[in-house]
Amino acid sequence: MVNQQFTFAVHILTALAFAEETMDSQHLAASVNTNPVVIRRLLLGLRRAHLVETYTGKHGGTKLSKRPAQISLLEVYDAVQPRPVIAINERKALKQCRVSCNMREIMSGVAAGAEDAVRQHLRGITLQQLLRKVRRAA
Amino acid sequence: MVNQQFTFAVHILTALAFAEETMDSQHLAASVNTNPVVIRRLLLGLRRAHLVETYTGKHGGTKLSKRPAQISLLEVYDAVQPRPVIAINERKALKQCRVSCNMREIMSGVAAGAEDAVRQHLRGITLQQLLRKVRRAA
DNA sequence: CTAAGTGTAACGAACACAATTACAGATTAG
DNA sequence: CTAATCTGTAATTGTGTTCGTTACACTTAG
Repeated sequence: MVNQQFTFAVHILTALAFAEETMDSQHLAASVNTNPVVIRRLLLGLRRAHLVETYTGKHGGTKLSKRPAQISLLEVYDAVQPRPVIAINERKALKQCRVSCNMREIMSGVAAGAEDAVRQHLRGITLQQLLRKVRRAA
Repeated sequence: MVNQQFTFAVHILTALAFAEETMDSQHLAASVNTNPVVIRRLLLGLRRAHLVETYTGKHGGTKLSKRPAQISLLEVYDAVQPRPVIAINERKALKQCRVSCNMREIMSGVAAGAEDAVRQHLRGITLQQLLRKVRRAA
């Protein structure tokens, strides 16, 4: 199974931006087509990152805590803490092999660069831009 | 468990570049610290991508089919066909929700951009560069 | 008080990945 | 020719990840 948390999180935030009012996890779950608990688990991370505010009790729910133009997808990415883009081999090296002994550090550099490339890309996209696409669409 | 095929593949190719002669899956497996069959499965993809040549029979094994300077990590990445960097939500949308109906296309764009960013990064790294790092190291 | 929310733990099912076993086929040495 | 040593590949298993689901305590509005 592929990790869809980032996609789910972006969907949630876009829905909140579009609604312009608080939504409960039931409705958010319907939009994403998943379970309310899955939504609430994601909201935990988004709340920690100060992207949303949640309210308990009757008429509770969630709303954005910043304007869509102030939220970049990089913040969302960091909030959900996805697995690294490139996984490095963590097992121990074969001592008598020079390649084996150096691969971990070498691949760490490659992986860090890849991670950075993704982050730079996401940094340039705001929730506002996605919202506009929804509004422009049919 | 994280998909390490790309890392394994880079390791294999670096080892072959370093050895400058054919190696069998037994030795490659020892360097990566895994099973020979895992190596042979990966070699299948690398062979399809014309990065290595394999020989069956006694004294068989694998060697690079290009010079290290001619092999970029992007070719390796494509050869192993890893999962996409960002997984999009494939389940069907909620018809009465405009956000839900447009998220798939919107996220496809975001995911494609992220994928492209990673590919650009990998395109700039050659096996020769990694090989030099191994040689420079202690 | 009651209804309608969230927060969170616990468990299960489906899936992905790697490890492993097994064996057929290819090639070389003798 | 035969034995030894490789690869190619299918099948199975073990383990971890992810998501879905149920359950229930807690919170708040009315």
